[in-house]
Amino acid sequence: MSIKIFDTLSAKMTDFIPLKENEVKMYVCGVTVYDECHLGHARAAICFDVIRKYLEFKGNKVTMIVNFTDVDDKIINRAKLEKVDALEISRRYIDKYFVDMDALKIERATVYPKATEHIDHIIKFIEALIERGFAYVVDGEVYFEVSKFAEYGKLSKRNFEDMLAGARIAVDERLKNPHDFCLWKAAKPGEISWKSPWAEGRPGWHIECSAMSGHYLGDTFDIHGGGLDLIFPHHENEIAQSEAKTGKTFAKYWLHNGLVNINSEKMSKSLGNFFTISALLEKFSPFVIRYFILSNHYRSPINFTVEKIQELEKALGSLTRFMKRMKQFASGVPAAGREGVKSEILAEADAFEAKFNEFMENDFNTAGAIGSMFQCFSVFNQAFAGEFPEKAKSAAYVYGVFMRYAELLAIADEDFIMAENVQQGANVDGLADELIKVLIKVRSTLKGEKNYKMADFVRDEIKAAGVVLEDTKEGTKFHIERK
RNA sequence: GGCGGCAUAGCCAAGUGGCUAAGGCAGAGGACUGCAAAUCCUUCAUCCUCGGUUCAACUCCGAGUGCCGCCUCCA
Repeated sequence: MSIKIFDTLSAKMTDFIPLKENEVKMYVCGVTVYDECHLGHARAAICFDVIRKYLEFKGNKVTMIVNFTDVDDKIINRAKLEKVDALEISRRYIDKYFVDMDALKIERATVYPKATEHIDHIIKFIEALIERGFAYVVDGEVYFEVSKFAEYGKLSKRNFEDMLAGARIAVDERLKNPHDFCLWKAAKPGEISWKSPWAEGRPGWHIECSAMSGHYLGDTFDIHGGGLDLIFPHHENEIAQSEAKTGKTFAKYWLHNGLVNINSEKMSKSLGNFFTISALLEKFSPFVIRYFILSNHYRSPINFTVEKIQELEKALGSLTRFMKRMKQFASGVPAAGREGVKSEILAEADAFEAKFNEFMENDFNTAGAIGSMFQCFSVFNQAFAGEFPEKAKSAAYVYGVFMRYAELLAIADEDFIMAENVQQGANVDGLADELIKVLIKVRSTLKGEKNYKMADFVRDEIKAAGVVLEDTKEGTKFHIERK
């Protein structure tokens, strides 16, 4: 079965056919490293991480390039503010980027190129554009002449002639067209800069992605991705630059993930309503964060609220508990092949896999795919209710199948599944732990004496303090309730 | 003003021209329990409005209403 994807450029659902069979080259816009990454960056990273993993799962060799824009106005401003070197700022946030993304179980891209390490390529690229008549020099700066590229606006579906009035664009009198954009920017005194055939300066935003994608993936590659907000102007300009230079199609498919809202408001720094990844990781498991992101279709807007993610935390818990149960039923039987697995269970597992893949093949519908996991585990819960000869092998098989997909989406791993208390975010220090155990002992004694009134009193009182008791076959357990 | 998107149960969220409209949370009932909790089982919608196309639409088209995004830096 082939994969269908929604391509922003054609605005249609299309069959995904890579340029070279079983090989996929993709470029995803990373971040401008002037600050910590937030939930929006996490969403883009998670979405494309899953897309990449699924393409690999389907037997493709994937080359994935994720760039760092490590020189630009915001970085320079931040450097001025802190009175440090611009590259120190970008280095700091690149390091932080990897800390955050590793924590979120993002598989590393093939290469993470940096703009500052490709200045030569960028300059050559700009020279080629000037030679071909697509760019012009003004006061040592270079601009791309939008009107020379006939297809300008094809990605964002804009008609720039009608928009020429451009009420909200501050018109720079030096430009031939208000929409012309900067390829090379002259440095002000003291700013980080590189030598060039024009003024000393730095690349404009957009050009680094054209130069680096071409360098690593060639003139034409399969997938170009990024957030919806990059369609205009960033990706529009990338197309203009690259196609003007090469005369070839830039990227075959354009994929864009939807944005994140917080409490139904756009997440933005000016509103102050953004969550950094590290702040979220303090309260939630990375698996829960991924589950939250993946439980919406990647192109839809997604609204973040604490209540919602807590709800999903519970839901994910029931999935992991199911998997834990399977693991326990398997009781050490290695997940061998299909042999010795009860036929009805095998059929059910096959049906699940087919459904899961059907969703994923349809524009990476992770929400539907996850839904199929839940639908299916309920069926398995019933199938495994009684005892039957093939139980252990069957459970091992089912566990293996679920684990394959849980790992594909990275919404759980074995440690997470087998953990005692799936609920996290509240650690109990040694003394509190001991005291709770004393209270449990007291209550057990009371229960032994059938003094249920006092036993319940103990339970209710410590529950009020946030400690919830559960009587199980293995004795009384407790967990801490999140406040 | 220009362009684009969305509107499915109390909430969140998939989906399809015609089979029972996934799944989660909450709610209800049941099993289990000394009682709980946890767990398991069962149950809970006709798809914003009005037209049109069609043998058949929630799904396609048009209009309307309501949200939202982009058009300036942004994943």
